[in-house]
Parts: sequence; structure tokens; C-alpha cells
Amino acid sequence: MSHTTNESDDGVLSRDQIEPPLAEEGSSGGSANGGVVLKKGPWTSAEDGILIEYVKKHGEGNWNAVQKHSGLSRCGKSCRLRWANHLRPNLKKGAFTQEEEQLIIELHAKMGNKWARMAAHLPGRTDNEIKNYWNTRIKRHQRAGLPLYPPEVSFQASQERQLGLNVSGINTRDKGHQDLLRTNSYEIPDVIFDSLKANHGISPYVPELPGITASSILVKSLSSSQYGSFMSPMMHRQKRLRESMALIPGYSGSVKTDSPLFDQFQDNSFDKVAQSFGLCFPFDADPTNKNPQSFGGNRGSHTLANGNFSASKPTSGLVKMELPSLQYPEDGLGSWGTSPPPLLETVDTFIQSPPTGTVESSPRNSGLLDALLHEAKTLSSTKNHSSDKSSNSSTVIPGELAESSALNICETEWEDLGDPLSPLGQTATSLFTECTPISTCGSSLDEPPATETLTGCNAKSELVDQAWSPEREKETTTLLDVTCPDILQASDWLEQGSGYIKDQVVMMDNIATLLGDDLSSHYKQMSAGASTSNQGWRLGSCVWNNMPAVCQMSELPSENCYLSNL
DNA sequence: AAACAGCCCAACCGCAGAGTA
DNA sequence: CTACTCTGCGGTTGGGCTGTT
Repeated sequence: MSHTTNESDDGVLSRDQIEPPLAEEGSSGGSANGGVVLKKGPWTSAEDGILIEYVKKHGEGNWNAVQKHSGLSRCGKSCRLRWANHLRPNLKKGAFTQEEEQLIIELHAKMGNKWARMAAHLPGRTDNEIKNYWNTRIKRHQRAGLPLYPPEVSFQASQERQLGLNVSGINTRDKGHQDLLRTNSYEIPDVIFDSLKANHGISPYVPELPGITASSILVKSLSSSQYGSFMSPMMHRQKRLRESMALIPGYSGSVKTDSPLFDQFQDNSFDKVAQSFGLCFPFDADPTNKNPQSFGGNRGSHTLANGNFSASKPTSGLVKMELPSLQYPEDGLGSWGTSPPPLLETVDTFIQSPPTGTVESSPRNSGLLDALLHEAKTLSSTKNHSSDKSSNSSTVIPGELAESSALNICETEWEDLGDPLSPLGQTATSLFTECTPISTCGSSLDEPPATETLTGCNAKSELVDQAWSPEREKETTTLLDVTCPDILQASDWLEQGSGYIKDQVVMMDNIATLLGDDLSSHYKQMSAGASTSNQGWRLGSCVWNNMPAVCQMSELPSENCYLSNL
């Protein structure tokens, strides 16, 4: 589509076309440049002609001179863009071919948002074109609940990244991209699996493959469910999403017909499920997917696979989530978790954008929670000796203790429980410690991949929003019982850990005490929920049963879940 | 057929990094 | 070292197109 085609196309350039009256410039956003008003907006064919002539004479470059030498009332930047995107020779117009699309996907998996470099691999295509295509693709896939990268592409990219390969001059270390890759292609930050690798043999689904990260494997295993189980790719957007929701036992009545799927989550009981479980889908549309142990290809794994930890951002029911910077108002954030992978920017934006209008959101900004959690941790450690024997390589920075505090709470407890009880046989402590950094640190593009440290992590304090009323819990329980009957195997495991739960409640009380009136009530609510109903916990673990234990663990206490989901 | 909503894409802006005078 | 220019990128905007109601 070209705006040019809508304008005077006779090829004759009138003075007005080149330098429209100021009044018109005002409306089109023209700007003055050394007394010359620069035109904005769609290019006319006449302008194109001038630019082409100029480039023929002077070659590309020195774009700011175009306006001076040719009389074209366009800024150099505009000229460069116009030339690069539309006028230069050998430009390929029209839709991307399948081969090109495939290449873009592969290149993006390797490069991230390096549009220009990607364009270099696609003769005749421009960076802008590729960017637009990709953004469109993102939207489309988010709507459809599809991954941005086919598993094999993701796998390969992950593999290459892991090996530190530099593919075609591509810096596979591109950080932002790594985040994106994680987020968009179900790649779980490797940190999750440090412990898994350290405990090889525990999970048969994490084979030892040199140079292949467990996350890569996860990606692999996710592939089946991704395309087959979660939601039919043929399903069409919100309509299909609504239909899907209607399929959820016990939930159909709550479905609003005009809301994107996850908008609904914010307003009804399902939101807590979604939030607490990282916005995973507690149901599996694919009844054939029966492998409860499969790391990725399972129910409830979708969200984690998507890296949508932040999807569990709690919002008060009436508060619309702030739109991400990416313009996906219709379903972008509304579909967290279902949709693959919001970009991490999205996540980040979201984190930075607390819900407004309620007291519940305030702690996040104060940093108070950090201190509270830290203190709680301190309190806790007086009761339970705390050892940092996590098998991971994470380095908890003292200043960042907030999260690790919350996590260490569990860490301690799980050590007491005895890790062998874990369904995954995984060292729960290590998993737990590693969980949070992933979900929190990993949410920021400005931070290094959450592989080693917690640097920069901030405990988010939406835990207030996370308060589970017994009713909520019950709803969740019912729903999950119905939808995830085969993952209850973890319940035994968890029930054996009832001591953990008790201790957890103690911890909550400690925190509640520290929180004071407003917050403590929420906290105590959670405590009550925990103490009065094990089922909620159990179900929480059930949902995550097929996922790395870290998720199960982070799931248990809703506030910790939240922390880990930020 | 009309109204509407959503999609697509060209083009813009601001910012940052690199190169150069 | 500073200022300037060019280039690339992320994010955004606005209007035409298209599909749906």
C-alpha cells in the first residue's frame, strides 16, 4: 500500500506539491528547517521523482543535502527512509514468500529485532517491511495463541545461543533478543534448569545433551502441545478464545462475550487461577496429551513455556490493565498467558504500570515490600535454619534479598521436607531460588539474562492483590479438579509436605505482622486460605506438576507465586 | 448496502550509537 | 573533547483496505 498512489500521480511536480502552503504544512505536521518548511506525510510521485533524480546524480548518503540541492522539502531522514523503503532499485514488493517468512522467523530467532541485519539476508526487502511483518506476526500469533517461533527454530536458536555461536555474523548474544526468544518461543531461561542439569537423572525429560539447554529441550517437548493441544491454530481469535473458554467446565457462565479471553480473567474467579498459575491454561484442549510428566507438552505448561510469568500480574477486578507499549489493546495483555509471549517490553511495561485507583497496588512502588520480605525472611530464619545450599549457581545479592527472601522461605522449608519427595525429584530449594530471578529479572530487557544473579530484581508487591479468599480458592480448586484430573499425582507429594505448609503459614504471619493493618489482612487471608484448605495448595502444585518443580513451588503460596510471576 | 471494527502498512518521531570533522 | 551527521531501531500514528455485522 502506498500513500503515493492516492495523491497526484501525474508525475508533474507543482510548486504546491513540493512546498505546500504553510497552512497545509501545519496540518500535516511540517517542520521548519532553516527557514524552509519541511513537508511530512505521504510522498507524492513528484517528490519521488526528485529524490530518484538526486540519488542518480549524487548517490546515496548525505541525505540532509537532498533538501538543499534538490529543493525537496523533506528532511534527510525522510528522504533516506523513502529511498530505502520504496525507491531504491531491486526492491521486492508484495507479500513475503513462504521462504522469506521462514527466513525471517529463523533470522529473528537468531538476531532478535535487528531489522536491518535481517533485511541484509532478504534481498529486496527493507527493515521496515520486515519489522512491520514481524509485528503483525506477533499480533497474529498472540491472538491465535501460537508461539512466535516454531519449536525447531527456537530450539536451534537456543542451541546456537547456548554454544555461543555467531551465526552469519549474528551476535547471538543479543540480550534483548534472548529475552524475546525466551518469551516468545517457550524458552525457559536456562537458569531454571541449572539445577536440573545439576541433578541430571532426576527428570528423564532433561537428558544430558552437551550444548543443549534444558530450555531447549523444553521447547522441543512443548512443540507438540503448542501446536496441537493448547488451541487449534485454526481457531480464530477472540471468537475462538471465547469458544475455548466456554469449554472450560464451570467457567462458561462467566465468559463475557465481548472480552478478550484474559480480560475476563481479571474480572472473575478465573483470574486467580490464571494469576496464580502464571496464567497458564488449566485445561488442555488436547485430550491426547496424556503424558503428565512431560516437561513441556502438558497442560498448564503453556504459560510458563511462553515465559509469561508476568502474566499473573494481579489486578483489581475493575482496573483495566495498562496497555503495553506495544499496541495490542484488543488482546495483547488481555491475553497474557494464552497468548504466547508478550514481548518482554510488554512485561516490563506492565510491571512498571501498577493498577491504579486501589490501595492494593501501592506497595510495589514503595519498596516497602522488599524490606518486609527481607525482615520476614530474617524472622523466618530464626525459626528455621537457613542454608544456602542451593545447588544452583545463582548469586543472591544482598541488596536484592527481597525476592530471595520470599523464596528462601520456601527454600528452607523444602530442605526440611526433603527434596526427594519432589515429583520431579528436583531439589526444590534450588529450583525455587531460581524461579524468581527468571520471572522477575527476566522481565526486563535492560537486565542481563537471568542466569546468574538477581541483580536488578525488585520484589513486586502485588501480593495484596493475590490474596486468596477461600471462595476464590474453592473456585480454583473446583475448576482445576475438573480440568486437571491427571496431575493430582503431585498431591501426595505435597501432602507429605504439609509441614511445609504450616511453616509457610507461620511465615505469612510473620510477614503479615510486618505489613501492618492493611496488608496484613490480605496476608492473613492468604494464610487462612493456606491453613484451612490444603487443596488450594495441592491443586496449585497439580497444575504445575508437569512443569519444573520451581513452578510448583512458587505456586504454593500465592504471594510467592506472585513474586515469581512478576 | 451501510456501518463498523480491525488489520495492514507507510511514515513519522525520539533516541542511541558510530563515524567524522 | 565536542558537535554534527548518518544510520538503525523501537515505538507510534494515521489512513486506506478488508472483513464482519
